[in-house]
Formats: sequence, C-alpha cells, structure tokens
Amino acid sequence: MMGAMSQPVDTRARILSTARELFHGRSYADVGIKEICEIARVQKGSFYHFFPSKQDLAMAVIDDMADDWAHGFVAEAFDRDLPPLERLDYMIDAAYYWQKAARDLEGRMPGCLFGNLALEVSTRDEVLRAKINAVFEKASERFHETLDQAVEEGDIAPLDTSATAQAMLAYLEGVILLAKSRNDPEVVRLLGPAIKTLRIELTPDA
Amino acid sequence: MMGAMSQPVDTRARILSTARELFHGRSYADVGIKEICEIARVQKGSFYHFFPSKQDLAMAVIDDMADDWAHGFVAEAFDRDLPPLERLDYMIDAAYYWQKAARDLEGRMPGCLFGNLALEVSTRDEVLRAKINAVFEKASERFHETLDQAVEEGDIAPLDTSATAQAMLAYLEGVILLAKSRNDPEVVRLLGPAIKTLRIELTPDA
DNA sequence: CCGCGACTAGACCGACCGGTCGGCTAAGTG
DNA sequence: CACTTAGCCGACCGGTCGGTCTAGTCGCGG
Repeated sequence: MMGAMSQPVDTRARILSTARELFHGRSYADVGIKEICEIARVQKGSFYHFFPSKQDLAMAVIDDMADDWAHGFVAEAFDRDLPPLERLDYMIDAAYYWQKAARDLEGRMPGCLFGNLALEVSTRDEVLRAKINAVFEKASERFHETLDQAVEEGDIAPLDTSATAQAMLAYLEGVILLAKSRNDPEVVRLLGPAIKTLRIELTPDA
Repeated sequence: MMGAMSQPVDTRARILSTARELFHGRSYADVGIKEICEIARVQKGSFYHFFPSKQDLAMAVIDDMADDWAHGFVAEAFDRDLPPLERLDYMIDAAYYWQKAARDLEGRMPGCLFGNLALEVSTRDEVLRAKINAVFEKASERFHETLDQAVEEGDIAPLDTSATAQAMLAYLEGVILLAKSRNDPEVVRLLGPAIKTLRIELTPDA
C-alpha cells in the first residue's frame, strides 16, 4: 500500500520550500499563489488549508529560512572554536560561494532573502517588517558575540561592539545588494573582507 | 487667455514626479499605472502617450532621480572644497535628515530608491538592472575621487581607492537598508560615520 | 459501519493589472 | 482653406491577482 500519494505533512513542506525558492529568486509580489501551487503540485484549496493568507506564508518562509540559516552556515561560521576574526572571513566566503552557486545555476544572483524582503515589503506591511527586523537583530547578535570575544582575546582594540556589530551586518547586506545589482558574486569576494576594518568607537560623546 | 489647462510639458512632468514619489515610498510592483494617473490627474491614454510602458516610466524615473541627486545634495556633499573626509560626514548627514524628514512626514522610512529598485527588479528585468547599476557606478566614482584626493592630501594612508569606494557605497546602502527594516532613521546617524573606517588595501596579491 | 475531522480538489469570485484603441480637440502649417 | 499632428480622453481588453466555497476523499476511533 501507500503509493506515490503525498503525505499531508509533506504537502505543507512542499509549499513552504517552493515559496521560499521563488520568493528568494524573484520577489514577494512577483510570485503568485497559483504559481506556487503549480510548482509544488498542490491545489488552491490545500494551500489555504495550511496557510490562511499569502502574508502568513511569508511569515512561515521567513521562519523557515531563519531556522535553516541558524542551523546551517551561520552555526558553522560563528559557533566553531575558530578565532573570532576568522569567523568573519568564513562567513564572507560562505556568502560568496552560495551566491555564486545560485548565479551559475539560474543565471541571476538572488541576493539575501531577508534584505530583498525588507526593502520590498517594509513600507507596506508592518507585521512582515517587524519579523524581518527580528531576524536582523538575531544576526546582529552573532556579530556582537564575535566582537566581544575578539576584544576579550585581545585580537582587536576595545570598541563599541554592539554598534560595530550592526555596522557589519549592514555592510554585509550592502555588499550583497551591490553584487546583486551588478549580477556578479565576485563583488562579495572583493569587498567582503573589508568587513573586518569597520570600527565604531565606544561612547564618543557625553 | 490660457486658462487653467495644463501645458503638455507639465503633464509629463506630473506623471514623472508622481511616479517617483510612489515608487520611492512603496515599491515598483505595488504602484499601478491607474493610481499614478489618478494622483497626477492624468488619463490612462495620456499616460501611454508619453510612456510606452511601465518599464519605460521606471527608466525615466531613475534618470530623473539620478539627475536631481547629482545636482542636489550629491553635488553639495562632493563638489565643495570641503576636506575630502568631511564630505563623507556631510553625505551621511544629508542621508539622515532626508530619511528622517520622510519618516516624520509619512510615518515610514522610504530608504534609497535605487537600492529598493535594485533588489526588487534586478532578478526579472535586465534592462532596469543595468540602468540601476549604472547609477551605482556613477555614485561610486564620486567616492573614488574623494578617496584619491584624501590620499593625495595625506589625510589617509594609501589604499585601493577604487575598491574602497565601492565598499563605502555598499555600506551606505546597507545602513539605509537596516534603518528601513527598523523604520528608524537614527540607525543612519549611529552607523553612518563608520563609513570612514572602511579600508581595502592595495593589491594584496600577485 | 458510522461519523468526523484532516485534507484534497478545482470551479469560482470580484477586483485589479498593464496595455490598447478609436475618437476628440487645438494648434500649427502649406 | 485643407491637412497634419501632438496631446488628451476614457471605455475596453484579456489575463491574473489573492481569496472563497462546496463537494468530495481519505484514515481512524468508536
């Protein structure tokens, strides 16, 4: 028994991963529910059984991607007992190879799903904006820990690790943005390593 | 004679400035031609008399914005006889006040039109992608000149001015992205000044 | 064997999309 | 005067959007 029919649990996962790929490779507005359903081989009714709305789907996609991220290359880059500053290089490398692989496969650099979504939806959907912002805050914490450890170990002179962590995240997103607008992942490799030169001094005022 | 009827030249300009505001404040896909026409008090037919397609409109909007930019605050920030490094501070300040004004007025941070468009359309419209990329390359030249001058005047140690210029542009875009996702222009003021700390060394290889 | 809830199926909805078209006016221009 | 042409108007087009709804089809506990 149990032929090739899809299990229910599988259906939801198929919708999710299809939506993730399409949103990442194109954009939120450009991808319709109909297209997601066709590619995931799911009917409209089933879709709306699992996701009340397109917005809910987007929320789930963000969670899904953030989880994969946290347990994937982010964990590799940040959780090792690598020297703190080498983690930054590791992360830039990972970003480069990921973007390059996607570009070689599909011809276009997808960029960062969170950055893409942030700029596309944050002026018209407070809920999604807040969700994406939360992902950025978590990512920023990883940089923060890394910088604190680097200072602690004497790798770099003391500085405002919280602000610098945010600056590094901003720089990473900016580099990926520029690379995407040039459709050239090499930009990541050229500009990425400079992330280690960013510095914001401690409480320069008051 | 000549009553309140609109001159032809005015109609085109009204479409252009309306589209620019709407695209900047929301997004390309989210703003329809019908809405642009209603706000600009222009009929559909007239719209398509001046612009063959929505894509052509976007091209014109990018040109228009890039022109205003080049002759506006970019000229102020970069063309003065300000010391080179002060120009960077000037530019960050200008970006901050602009974003803050927009946010106070409309409640949402619009971010950078070019960055927004780059991430939204560059995976599905090669023509627009290339156009936006050209704007970035021009902007990057301004940073390049500034850095060359700073090195020349001994303000900073020699470095790869071309790559560092691109890094600075990337950082600026990244900071604005992060600020938009937090809907808080203060991020620009907090992180912006660190743009001066970015460094990419000259030809470290070969 | 029944019933019930989880899930699938796909026709259907009104609204809206970018874009087209035919007709109108008014200002040249010979 | 006839004719062209730039500009303006708005109904209209096929198609797609996100979302709804009703009619099933299963597996499973009682």
